[in-house]
Amino acid sequence: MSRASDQAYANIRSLILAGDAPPGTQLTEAQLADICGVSRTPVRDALRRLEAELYIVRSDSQRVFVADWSREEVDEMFTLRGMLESHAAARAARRMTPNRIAELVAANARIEAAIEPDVPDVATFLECNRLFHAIIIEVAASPRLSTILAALVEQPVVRRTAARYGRAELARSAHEHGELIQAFIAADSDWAQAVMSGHIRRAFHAFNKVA
Amino acid sequence: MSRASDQAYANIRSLILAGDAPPGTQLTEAQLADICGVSRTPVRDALRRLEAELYIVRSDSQRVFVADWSREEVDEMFTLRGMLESHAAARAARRMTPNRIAELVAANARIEAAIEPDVPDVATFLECNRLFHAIIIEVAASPRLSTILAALVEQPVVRRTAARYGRAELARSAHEHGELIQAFIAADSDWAQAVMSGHIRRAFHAFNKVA
DNA sequence: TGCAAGACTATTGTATACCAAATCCGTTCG
DNA sequence: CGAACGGATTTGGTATACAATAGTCTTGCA
Repeated sequence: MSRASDQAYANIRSLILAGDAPPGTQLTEAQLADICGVSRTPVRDALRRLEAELYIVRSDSQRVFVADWSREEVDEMFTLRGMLESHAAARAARRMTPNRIAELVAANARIEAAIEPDVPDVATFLECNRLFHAIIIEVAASPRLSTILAALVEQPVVRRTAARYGRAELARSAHEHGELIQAFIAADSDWAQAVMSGHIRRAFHAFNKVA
Repeated sequence: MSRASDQAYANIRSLILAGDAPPGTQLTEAQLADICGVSRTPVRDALRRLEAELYIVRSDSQRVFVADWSREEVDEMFTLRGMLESHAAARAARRMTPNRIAELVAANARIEAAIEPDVPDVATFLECNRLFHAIIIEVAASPRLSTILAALVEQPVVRRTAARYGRAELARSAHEHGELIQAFIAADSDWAQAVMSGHIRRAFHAFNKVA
């Protein structure tokens, strides 16, 4: 994707996530083009992507509205992510290399460093957590899985989840990453799958915790 | 999607599936617009869809090439479809209504009628089979699951699979549908999930059979 | 002759303007 | 009060032009 299209995508997405465009709001291409300072062409590209990721829905007459993520839908998101990402972990366990394991170790070391202080460095946690999971998906070497998971792992959801983790839960998350690494070293796909499954499911409950 | 865009999508897809554009071929928007008799705009829409469904890949400079589906990728496709569609069956089992069950029964009756003659009516089989699975996914009531599965259930793959079914296998497929219906009547999600899982996996082996 | 720099070409991304078709909404009339 | 009509909105599509960039080819130099 290119500049204007990316910019439109990011702008519109943040409009939705910031709540400036609450669920049900109608979005028109012209209006969005105006807001983003680009023409309708890249806006249309951006809307297609947002539609695929279910940020927006289209009426039967193709008009665009901000989607409403119900609690049940978020649940389903985590369920699907758990199924697919634990499958990715199993595949990755069969394809893991020492170099990649070293990268995972490095990423998790940075995570542990980030949660060490009294005030955890959430930005670093998020960045390294994203990297950790991205490496696993990459090693899984399944283009389709990558495509699907990309549309399923919404960073804002991850952020909100991490924001609800206390220090103990952040540490436990890092510990689970450590166990995943052990499973990869052992090349034990069942183990990797099980750990990842629990890892995602626990994130769901953290997300659901009343803030 | 609309007329010109759909037409472009169908045209390009058939180009690829018919082998007129073998894997690795570069496709350009202008050329495709010419072939399809539409302008670049709907072609671009179509290319985005085809990219999401992995029919095409983009180089680092965004140029478009026909993708190559390796045997392993088809395997992974069936695996993912098995996971997700059996999950859909489980959800559907918890949400099934008598009306929807009646629709499933009707669809499967047409399937059984289609495979009865000496020369099975494959077109009807495919249409009713598609409908049967579509009803289940619809009853599962998960927009995300629907979106993902839509990109995963490639009709050409289904067609090729059915083409390799002999009469006995077609009958067995219909029988499995019957068992799914039983599971839905019993509202037994585990049963539905298990049957669907085997149903998809067996399709994979039929697909893989040397023709 | 081999190679590299630069010119040229091809292709995509974007903007803009415009039209057609479908749809929505407000108004008016029965 | 409700329904039908008509204008306003909105999207889908076409056409064209231009910028940016990547790929290709040519040519000149060592």
